[in-house]
Amino acid sequence: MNLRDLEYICAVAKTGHFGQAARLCHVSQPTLSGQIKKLEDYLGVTIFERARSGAMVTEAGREVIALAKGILSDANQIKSLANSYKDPFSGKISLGIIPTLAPSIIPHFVPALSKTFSQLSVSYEEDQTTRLVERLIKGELDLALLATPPEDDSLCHIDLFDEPFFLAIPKGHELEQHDSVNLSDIDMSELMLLNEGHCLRNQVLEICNTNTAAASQQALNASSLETLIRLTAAKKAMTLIPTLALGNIENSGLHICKLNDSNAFRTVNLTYRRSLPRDKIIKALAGIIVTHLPESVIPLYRI
Amino acid sequence: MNLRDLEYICAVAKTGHFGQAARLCHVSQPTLSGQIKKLEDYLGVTIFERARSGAMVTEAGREVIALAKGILSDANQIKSLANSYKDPFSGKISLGIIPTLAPSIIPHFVPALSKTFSQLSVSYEEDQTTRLVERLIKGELDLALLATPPEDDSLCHIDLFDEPFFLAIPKGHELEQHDSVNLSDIDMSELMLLNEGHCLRNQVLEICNTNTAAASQQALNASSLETLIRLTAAKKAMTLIPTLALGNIENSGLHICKLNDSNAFRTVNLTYRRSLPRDKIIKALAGIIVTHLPESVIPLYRI
DNA sequence: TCTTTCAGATAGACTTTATCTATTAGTTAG
DNA sequence: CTAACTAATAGATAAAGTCTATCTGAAAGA
Repeated sequence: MNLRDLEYICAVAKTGHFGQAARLCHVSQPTLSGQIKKLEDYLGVTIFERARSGAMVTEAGREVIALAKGILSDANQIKSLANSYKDPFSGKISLGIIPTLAPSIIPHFVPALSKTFSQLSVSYEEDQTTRLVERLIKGELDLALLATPPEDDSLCHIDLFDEPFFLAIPKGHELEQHDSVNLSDIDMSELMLLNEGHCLRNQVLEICNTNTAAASQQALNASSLETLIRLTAAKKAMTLIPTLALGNIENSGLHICKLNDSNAFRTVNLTYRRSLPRDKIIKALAGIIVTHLPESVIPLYRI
Repeated sequence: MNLRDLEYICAVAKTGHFGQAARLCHVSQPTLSGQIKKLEDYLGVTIFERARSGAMVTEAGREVIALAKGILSDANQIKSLANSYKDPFSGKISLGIIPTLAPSIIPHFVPALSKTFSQLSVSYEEDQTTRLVERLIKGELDLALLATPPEDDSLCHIDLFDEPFFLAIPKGHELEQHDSVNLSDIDMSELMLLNEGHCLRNQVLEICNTNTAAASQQALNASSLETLIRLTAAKKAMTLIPTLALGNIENSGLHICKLNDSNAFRTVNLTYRRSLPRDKIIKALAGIIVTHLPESVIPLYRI
């Protein structure tokens, strides 16, 4: 059985005439007759009663044709469905973002993204790097904004921008006088960190060239950047804040210091499965993100 | 697009693996890969994301496969539907019967027919010969029990049985004394007829070798055999009754006389389109009818 | 680092199927 | 009885689908 054969029998049912049906299907009459005969042999039933006045649909044929029409309609739906997906900037795509970046980066690029690709439905998932990577590999996610280059070979990434860290200190702290602060000036025991699992924690530890042991042993681990800021202010401690999150500092009672260290930044990238067949959308998304960021970050991706 | 291609993509969706899917479809892996690639090219969308770990269904692929499953299920339904029709004694068939025969013949063969072919759904249509013939030709009916051989070349018939006519006369009529009556003994002006359109009317006129003018000029035309009998009794007239309808005479106040004429019968046949592709069922039906008739008719069809 | 293994893609030969033109058979209409 | 029409048949041709063998590229093991 074949979709074309179903078209043939529907055409004959419509015209009641093998020759006209053949013209309708753009084939010769023997072709159509032969194929219908073959279909009838395959099914073991006579679909048309051939008479001089034309073809009449048999009882069995009536039911076969009713089903055939449904099948052809569904087949057309597949084609038109595919057409709607042909536009690479349509359909659904899922984007994971790490928690220390999500709230601060979303306002910048999401309005532009929605506007540019109105046919694209993006779902956003906030989770920690390891979980996002797992879900990317599984295929549960298509893309992710991470601050650590993925190690899995099935994944690849585009570096989007460098995001410098700033030092947040309690207002009135002696370091407040400095234009910029050296890392060596910081008392590691006063440093607040996010709890384990956040890549920001490891990045900060690395930048400060220290380890958890040397850093605050107090129960000062915060589970979100927002909490970290509040906790830091309350405890009169200090912490490192990525550029895009600086907006959260206002009215927190913390003062922002520039860091006098060329390594005090993290690189945000767009990670995706190497096999993801939507390279156009990946590049377009990278472009939209970097062109809608404030000048305080250092763009790495050129359109 | 092709039903086989849809099977291929459904198999890959199920196994997540081109090779396994190929085994499932009993084809080689290159065949399956190639056909899927062609389908993807035709549709213009990527259905599977090929990765080392296997094949993942894309967003577009998800919807395509959902439709494909429906199509394949419908296609299977066509096949099983056809299988149920392969039994020539299943499905639907329509049988027209002339009004002067329908009520008297139906009780004889219908119970046996239903019992023998329980999978066959027969619809019965009572109408006059000309209408039945029209509907046979149009394909609205499949078969008909007629008492006149069809003249249309697209129709053919099987003679089933000869049905003798009897004379019905008022009780106490002088002819009641006779064992059998000669046609010449009948006063044509006393003869009651069915109204125009009934073949029985013409048959009676022919047997009696007369015409409407010679027969009763009174408004004595009845529209059904039952009415004819009641009217004949009430008017103290007489009429010819076909054998199978004799049961209606009881309690009507009429007396039945045998006719002493070798031409006083009508031949009942099974008429159908020459092109009707159900010869087995036609012969079976003819056989069932003749074997379930009373001995008072003369069977013509031998199984 | 090199080999092995695995999944899928590619190439070329081969087979099957579909299609065409030309013709035939059988009806219907004039 | 012929002309016109419809569907079936025959044989050649074109277009698929399929196979085996091979290749590529990535991942796992030694």
